[in-house]
This record gives sequence, C-alpha cells and structure tokens, in this order.
Amino acid sequence: MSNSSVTVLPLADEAVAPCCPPLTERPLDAEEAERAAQMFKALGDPVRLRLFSLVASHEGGEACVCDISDVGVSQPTVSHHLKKLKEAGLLTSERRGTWVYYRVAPSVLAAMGRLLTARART
Amino acid sequence: MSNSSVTVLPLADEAVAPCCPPLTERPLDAEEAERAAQMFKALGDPVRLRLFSLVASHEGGEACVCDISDVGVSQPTVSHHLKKLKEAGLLTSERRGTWVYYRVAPSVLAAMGRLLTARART
DNA sequence: TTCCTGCATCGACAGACGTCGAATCAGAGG
DNA sequence: CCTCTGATTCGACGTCTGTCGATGCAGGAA
Repeated sequence: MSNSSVTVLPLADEAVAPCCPPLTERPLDAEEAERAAQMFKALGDPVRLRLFSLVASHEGGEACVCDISDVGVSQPTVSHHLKKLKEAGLLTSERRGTWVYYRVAPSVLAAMGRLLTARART
Repeated sequence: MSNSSVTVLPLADEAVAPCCPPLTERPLDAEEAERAAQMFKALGDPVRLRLFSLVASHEGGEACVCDISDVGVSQPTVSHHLKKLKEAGLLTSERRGTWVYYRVAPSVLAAMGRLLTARART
C-alpha cells in the first residue's frame, strides 16, 4: 500500500513561494491579488477541490489519474481539471510508464495557509 | 479613526464553522467539496481578494465601503463583490447611519486555514 | 419638506468556465 | 508491425460571471 520509500519532502528554506503577506496584515496590491486569486480560484471548483484533496491525502503523497477519476465527471474533464491545478502551481505531474502520477506541489499548502493567518489583535 | 468602542469579538465556541477536515487528511466528499469550494471561489477573484484584504487588515477589524472603493472598478461592481463575499460567509455588514461597515466573519480565517493544514508525514 | 450623498439593485453585455464526445498521443505487449 | 489501454487535446455547447451605466433606496442636512 503505502510506498515505504517515500521520504520527507525536502521543504528547502526557499521552497516556499513567498506569494503574499497574510490577508490580515496589509491590503494586497493588484499584482499580489492577481497571483493569490489564481490559487484560490483553482480550488474554487468542487471537482478540482476533490481532486486536489484526493491527491493530497493519497498514500505516498501521489496518486495515479486512474485512482482519482471517480468524481462524477468524464475522464477528459478530470484531465482538464488536473491541468488547471497544474497551471495554478498546485500540483505537479510525472509520467511513469503507462500511468501519470500527480502530487501536491511543495510548499503550496504552507503558502496558502500563511495567507489565511489571522493577525494578533493590537 | 479607529473606533475605540469596538470590543473583542464574542468568538463563541460554536462560532467556528466546522466545514471540512484538512485537505490532506482524507478525500473530501461531494458535499464537503461543494461548501469549501464556495469559499475558495469567493476569494478567487482579484478584486474580491483585495476587498477582503482591505477589510481584514483595516483598523478596528472593519471598514466602510467608502474606504475600500479604490480597487479599479466602478462602485456598483464593488458593491456586487462585497455582496458575493457576504453570501459566501466571509464578511458581515452593518449599517451605521450613512455608512455601511464590513468586517471579516469570525472564524472564517481559522476554518480555511485548517483546510490547508499539512498533515504530518506518517 | 427638499436636496445631497453613500450604497444597493437592475438590466444588459462580453468573456470566461465546466462539461461532453470524438480524436489523438504515449507506452506496453503481443 | 498491430492492438490495447491510460491520458491528453480538440471542438463545441450552454451556463456562469465580472463589468458597466442607469436607477432606486436610506439617512443626514438645510
């Protein structure tokens, strides 16, 4: 089941895309908002959110397309959504033989989590 | 400027909308994905994200519409987006005299942040 | 009352988006 | 070679969405 060869993600110091400060810290400017909104938008579709969750929670940190295709839409649509998630920088893909494996891009969760960090009340 | 009469939010124990488990914990089902995606979608527009950030980072935790209307779109459009954010449960509004004040709905940041919590690798 | 200002709603429009079936590409295996 | 299977791309369709100007509504001030 679980791939025992999976190691802890590198998670290098720079691996974190420093998109933006927390939403509560200061107003985002137009450029920051554009970038951050792109990530939120990618997760703003139920099917994509399920796909992302399926990949993120899958054993070994990766999932074959064939493993996550039961979300109620056709297979081309699944592929379309996975592409969107990849373009948004949320997933990465790798072909190994017949199958294509997707995994969560490193540091994405941390970056988005930081965006939603509540500030301490002054 | 900042309203000194503003008190700490109640933040009742139930105030936290327990939308969903972290995306990395288990796959979201269709229902959970629908609800969570609605929030992400609301933040998936650059203008809305800026408006949310403007409110979230404003002194006193609230902002008058007139204070956050410089985002490059017309006034009706700003109103439209604020309504969307309210419908998504991310903002609340209150009219006081001539002005309408928006503030971040309690616990929303925490709830979304928890969704993006990375699981500890087993 | 009348006027003015801040904000919301309405109606319309162009563009973006999600979905599908059909076709195409990429490997594995015979 | 050919064939089969997994996955992507293509083309088309209907729907949703962001934007605007015009209009309407609520409160304060004269």
